[in-house]
Amino acid sequence: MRTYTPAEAAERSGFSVDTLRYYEREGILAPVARTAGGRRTYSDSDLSTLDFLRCLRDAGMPIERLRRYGELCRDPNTIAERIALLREHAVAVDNQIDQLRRYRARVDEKIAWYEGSAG
Amino acid sequence: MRTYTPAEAAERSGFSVDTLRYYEREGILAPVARTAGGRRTYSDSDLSTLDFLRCLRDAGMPIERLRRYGELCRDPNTIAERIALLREHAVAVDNQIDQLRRYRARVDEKIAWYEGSAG
DNA sequence: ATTCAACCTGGAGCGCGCTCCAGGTCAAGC
DNA sequence: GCTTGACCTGGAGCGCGCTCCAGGTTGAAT
Repeated sequence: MRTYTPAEAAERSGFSVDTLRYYEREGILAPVARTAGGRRTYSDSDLSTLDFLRCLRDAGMPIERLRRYGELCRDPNTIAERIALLREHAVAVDNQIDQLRRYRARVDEKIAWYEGSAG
Repeated sequence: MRTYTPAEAAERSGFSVDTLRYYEREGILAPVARTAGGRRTYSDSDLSTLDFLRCLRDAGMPIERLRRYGELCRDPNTIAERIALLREHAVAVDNQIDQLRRYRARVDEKIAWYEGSAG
């Protein structure tokens, strides 16, 4: 149950300190606890949230959807909506994977063609 | 061996007319033939180039690499370099696919967890 | 007590990849 | 001949997702 400074949170989450502040400002991350002096103290729970947000982000979820997910996570009566949002994103990821495979195949064809015509 | 107006080229390639001009300005696409009056006339060859560029672009190749590929295509003695560039990109696409699969798995886990804890 | 790095805020700036605009030209149809 | 819409150029502007900055505060170490 220890806490983390912004620099530690940045290192562990892979987001920059600036991005952590930005996510909080944007309402993606819930307001983080503070010391008496006003410094942020990230909890283990904040870090695991950030870890999953990073996964969603890197999987191409736009900021706006990320914010929506963050909002839902602050209301305990939204499990169904969260599942729906994640399912939707899973479909988007599947489509992206399929697309990439097709592109990948075309690149291979092109390489083969170059090798045939000049190699 | 017919030619296409900018509007037709845009429709067939899926790029906007503005983007076609932009790609030409940026040296991604070789200078397109013109009518006496200065209007662009895209050839079938331009269109097939655009089609492949679209594939590369949608597969995440940044503009800078796209330009490099475009440049190489204007010099007939660069087949080996083109192959190298495409191979490199193929690896990048493979990595992206792997990453996406991992993210996809985590999203599934999260969904399962939500369903277990609330559904 | 002093230093100094890490932190704070609000707001401006940036890089990418287009996209749009002003002001003018060209050419098909009437 | 005139209209009209697609086209031309150079350059400004935009949306996203951060990233950086100025100017000030905090607090651990010396």
